[in-house]
Amino acid sequence: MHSDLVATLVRWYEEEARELPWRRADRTPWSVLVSEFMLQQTQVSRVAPAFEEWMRRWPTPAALAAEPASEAVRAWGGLGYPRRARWLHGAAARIVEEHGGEVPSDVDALLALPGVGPYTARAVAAFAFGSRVPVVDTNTRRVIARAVDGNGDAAPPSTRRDLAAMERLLPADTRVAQLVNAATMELGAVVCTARAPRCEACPVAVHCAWRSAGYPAYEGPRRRVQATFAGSDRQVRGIVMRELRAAHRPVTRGELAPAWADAAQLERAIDTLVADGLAAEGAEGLALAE
DNA sequence: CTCCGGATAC
DNA sequence: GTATCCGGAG
Repeated sequence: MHSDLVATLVRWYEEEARELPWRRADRTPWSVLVSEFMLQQTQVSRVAPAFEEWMRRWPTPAALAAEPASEAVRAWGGLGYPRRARWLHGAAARIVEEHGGEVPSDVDALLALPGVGPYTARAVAAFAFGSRVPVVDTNTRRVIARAVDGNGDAAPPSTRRDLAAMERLLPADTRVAQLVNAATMELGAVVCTARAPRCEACPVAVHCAWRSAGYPAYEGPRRRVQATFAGSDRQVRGIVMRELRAAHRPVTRGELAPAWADAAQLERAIDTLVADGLAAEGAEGLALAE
């Protein structure tokens, strides 16, 4: 159906793919899992250094599981969404307990791990184990919407529909299917970007349905926009977490007060961090939860 | 009562 | 991206 598009895309990927730490030949299922956790909602440039450091310190699930979760959260640094660090630690523990220390290759087994959802489970199955399963992230969605369907790309995501769409693009050959998944994401990340697509440099421009249709704008239900970060509870939580990581001793709420002017919002942020199991409050104050 | 798709919140 | 909540669907 779209064999020319797909073949061209794969050829481009094999020539032009970025050299990223988690794509090296020495990668393991564990390193793939770690990178995918870090890449959830976080840009490549920010993940790379943290990934290297993490793998140096915890080269296996067992190594991570042997340490308290608080160490994982501390090492997570400023990557954001720190609950991912706890999930990754929890996943490592489960891998040790239930899978003999080996990352499972089965999508369903992966889905059972904390912090592993539809995207990550399939990404690990495909990129770590070479399974022929569709992998769909936001980049894939955009590329398919444009190049295949000829639409602008403000449509709300639909996991069911997008997985089916990707499935249809995958060739029978397992190895090539893996490349198609990776290449589609890569194109969306570096060429077919959301705001300013570089169509003049696109390797599959001649096969692009969006281009041949004259780049029509998307008409239909608009996707909701993400809340601004500045001043948000998310920002305040991030500030509190930074303080707790830096302090290797319990910190009182009073000591945290200077970190944020709005006292009520600060209290709320602290409360939610405790509720989320990221921070723990004892008699001496707050600390990273173990 | 399980299975979505939508809406949030991080 | 993932988890969680929630109302409608089967």
